[in-house]
Amino acid sequence: MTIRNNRQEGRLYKSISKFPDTEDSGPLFVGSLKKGFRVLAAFDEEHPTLGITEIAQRTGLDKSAAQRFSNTLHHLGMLEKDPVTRRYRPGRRLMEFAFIYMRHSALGAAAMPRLIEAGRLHQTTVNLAECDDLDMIYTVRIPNEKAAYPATVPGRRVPAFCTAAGLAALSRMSPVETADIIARSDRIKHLPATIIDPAAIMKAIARVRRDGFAVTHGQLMHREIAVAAPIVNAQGRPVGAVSIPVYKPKWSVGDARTKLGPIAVETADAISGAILTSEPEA
Amino acid sequence: MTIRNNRQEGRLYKSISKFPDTEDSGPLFVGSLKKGFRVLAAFDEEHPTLGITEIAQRTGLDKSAAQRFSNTLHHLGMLEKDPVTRRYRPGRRLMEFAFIYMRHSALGAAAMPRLIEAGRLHQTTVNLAECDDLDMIYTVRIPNEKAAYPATVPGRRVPAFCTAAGLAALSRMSPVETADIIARSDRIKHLPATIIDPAAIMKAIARVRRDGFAVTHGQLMHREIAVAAPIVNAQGRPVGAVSIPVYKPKWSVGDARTKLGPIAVETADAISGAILTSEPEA
DNA sequence: TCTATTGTATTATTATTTAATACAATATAC
DNA sequence: GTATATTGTATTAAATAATAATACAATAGA
Repeated sequence: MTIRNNRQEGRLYKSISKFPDTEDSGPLFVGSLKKGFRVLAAFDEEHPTLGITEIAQRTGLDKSAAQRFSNTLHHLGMLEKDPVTRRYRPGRRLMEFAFIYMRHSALGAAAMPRLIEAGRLHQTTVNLAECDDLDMIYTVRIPNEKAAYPATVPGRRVPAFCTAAGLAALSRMSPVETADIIARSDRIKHLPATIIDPAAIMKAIARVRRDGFAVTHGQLMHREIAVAAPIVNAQGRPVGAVSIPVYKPKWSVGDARTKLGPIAVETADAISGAILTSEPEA
Repeated sequence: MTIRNNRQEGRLYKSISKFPDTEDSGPLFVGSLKKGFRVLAAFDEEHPTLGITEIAQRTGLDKSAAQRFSNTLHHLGMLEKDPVTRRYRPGRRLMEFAFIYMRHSALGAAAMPRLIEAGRLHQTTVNLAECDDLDMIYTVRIPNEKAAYPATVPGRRVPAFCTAAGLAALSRMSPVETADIIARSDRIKHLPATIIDPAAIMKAIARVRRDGFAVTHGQLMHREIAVAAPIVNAQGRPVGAVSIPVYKPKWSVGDARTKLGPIAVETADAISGAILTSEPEA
């Protein structure tokens, strides 16, 4: 009876990388900050609410630390606390961080009106995904038809190697860089259709390079067909992608390719052109 | 030539409250966490990028602390650092926090399809705003026409007392609670049309209570007319509002009232009904 | 070229975080 | 309905980790 109706996405994908050991040491690294973020990251797909003990378990902190960080985040408004169950859940204030990022995003500002227009004309959902090393992060989503709720929420992080947006971006990198990203990716077979063989991925990317856009289906979500085209900066480096997701059986892969491919390319190219004139960001 | 074209919003409104002194003390409060957030909050409307020295000034931290926290946030991916200018700017990873919050939001899940539908039918932008004490936070935005870029970005925090969404929510609280929120609000006259007199605000709210929806114009943004209707939980308490913004001269206040009022109410009521069946969240 | 400003690195000192433990309150089992 | 286990809360001494001062380097401006 809850809203957790998004199991169709297949094997769950952790929303936040676990803040890997990025120079945890050094006199100029504040460990407490990282621990605080770890607590927030503990609230993932399967854990909408957590108690102190669970937070301790999931973060690796001991009970005392879990207690102090949860309490602090609660006082700061980042976690809400159910007064009766004493369990924590993510707080509204977390939304403000997204605003801090997006407010001055040259890419977001360039993309927004073009995504809106594309979505309005063709009555499809249109997304902006930004490159972040091995992943793509959806930063703008313009939903125009009903979809699984989580697919409509911005901030989602997905692996580049098995998404249309990611393949689109990878197609504009040098072969060595592409191969490097694929090699370093944690290539989990999220669904039966997920391609995890490096050679097969490289082959798929070769086609993306020819076509100008990427098409995937059923790699990360059941029944989903995604079409995406790369956005590049002034130096020709990919910074993101325009992604258009549609669903079977309403759409076929062939229809998506012929009808949505050109739209994705046109929109992405317009955005690429627009960010040339704004200040460099990525 | 940058994206900072949102000056039409009038006097700028700080996106993040400065993390007021909420029990800074106590053995179970981790001060470092708060300081880290303060650094992030330093990146506001007027400060898309900051150097160490400026961060120190704006946060009240000394240079050493500013250095350590900025460095830490950089390593965690929350801040990006220009290798040539050495200045910091908000990082993509901040988007993930929004996802952590929205992913399991019962309100978001209930609102999303209805907002999409309303926007699609009437070709207007439709927003979900959630109550947060004195403020409203836009958590879902379904843009359907071009608007000032920042107005299309989720996560924005606006004062309740001078926004349609806020007045809609206030209209469903008890008079004492409404008065209390107005009294505690920092009633800045953002624009000439902003109503800051408590009695006048109460009067406006009385009308909202009669009409079932709120209409404001030019209170926070020039030329903006906003229509909003309250969303209430099972206990009848307001938890948010559906807000539809349109702009003069394309729209008149009268047209907005007669055409958009019923849509806002219908959508908000549908959402209120939907969250009755899901687990309590607010 | 000189000077001022800003970013970086290093250190002893100190305070804050820590981890252990005891207590209280809530669930669960019997 | 009582007993038991589990989970959340509060309090401490001990020690780590954050601090603030300072010196150095690098950039920007005069």
